[in-house]
Amino acid sequence: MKAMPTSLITEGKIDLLVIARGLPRVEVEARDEVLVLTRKWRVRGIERFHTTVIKRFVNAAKLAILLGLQRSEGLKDGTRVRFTNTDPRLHQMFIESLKELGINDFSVHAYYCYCERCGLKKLKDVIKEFKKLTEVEVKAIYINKYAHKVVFQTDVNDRMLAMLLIRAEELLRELAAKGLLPREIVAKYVLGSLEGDGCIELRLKKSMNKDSEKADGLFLRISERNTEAAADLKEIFRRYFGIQLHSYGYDHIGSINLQRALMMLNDDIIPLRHKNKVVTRVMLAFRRKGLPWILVQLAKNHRDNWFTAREASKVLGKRCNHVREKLAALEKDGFLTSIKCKFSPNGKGTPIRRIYRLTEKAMQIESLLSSLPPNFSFFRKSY
DNA sequence: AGTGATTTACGACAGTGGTT
DNA sequence: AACCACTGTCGTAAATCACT
Repeated sequence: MKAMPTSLITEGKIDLLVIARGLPRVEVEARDEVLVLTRKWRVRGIERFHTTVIKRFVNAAKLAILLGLQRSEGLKDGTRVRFTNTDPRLHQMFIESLKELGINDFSVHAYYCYCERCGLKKLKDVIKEFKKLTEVEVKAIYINKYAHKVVFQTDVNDRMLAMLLIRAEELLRELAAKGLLPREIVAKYVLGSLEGDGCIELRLKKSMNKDSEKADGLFLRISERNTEAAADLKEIFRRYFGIQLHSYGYDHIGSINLQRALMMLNDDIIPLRHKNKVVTRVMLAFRRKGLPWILVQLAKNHRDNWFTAREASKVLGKRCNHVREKLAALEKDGFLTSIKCKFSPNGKGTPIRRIYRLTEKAMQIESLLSSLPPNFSFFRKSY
């Protein structure tokens, strides 16, 4: 299914005028490159105002990430822009996306337990990392006895920007839920929201023999208490990624099968901190000669050439009739295409045979797999 | 998948300073 | 001293962990 073009996105850019125009009590002056937002209010009959200048045409993918982060970790009261998280890399994403809008004034605070067990080195190191990644100074550090990880808050003290982001997020989410946005943009939004409050759990079947541990499911969990947002997110996952989320209170959980996991890796929507779990899942399947292994074998031996079931059977080391079933399943899932053709070099057997070829999708997944580090021990759980 | 425990991140609140 | 916008600080609801 092809993504429908929308007036919101043109050549990968979003015109923020569309969003800014809808803001209550904000005057918008549209120029070629920038938008000048002015909000006026009265203090004892005297008019006062504040002005914010933002870029007008912004990269849709970067905005989508920003809005996903805003959805998950952003303050949503419309008084200012605030992002709270322990991971400096997320702040880096957040800050870089805001810079894309022409915002450069950030105010960052941190919280730390200062307990003896944690010591001061951890604080120093993380602050250093934060500065290195974001190029923003940390203004102050407060004591929070529970903050054994350093918690960072990035603020942009701008009401109008806060309102703009909230409005933009609603709009993007609603359009995505209706399937009106291109897949790659939605993927960025989803990445942003998963980075924040998505959680991926990998369950393994316990076994005596460590080498034969089996995957017992991969689950996606999003926590979202806003009913509308939760409904939209569920719809987005169903529509774009084929994942059915079930709600338990504010938690929305769905299982990710191997194929979906591969597609999600391919779409690059797995949050950084959960990527290794998904890769572990894929590697387990690889070791057990599941789909990833089969794709790699077929690609290694036939690349984008046509092959027969008999040839595949040699490569995969399985009986021909079993392979035929497997190939049919792969074709059904869009990893293979097949055609029937006349084919009787030596006059033996049926002259009409089915030949197969890996699809674009399969080749994409295969190159993804080969880009993963070959050293499997890297993917061992680290605890 | 369900549940209870832990702790983090969200949102509420308090403080500040400018203006009338 | 009342009002307002803006920003710093903190308590706890909710996000995540851990176990079955």
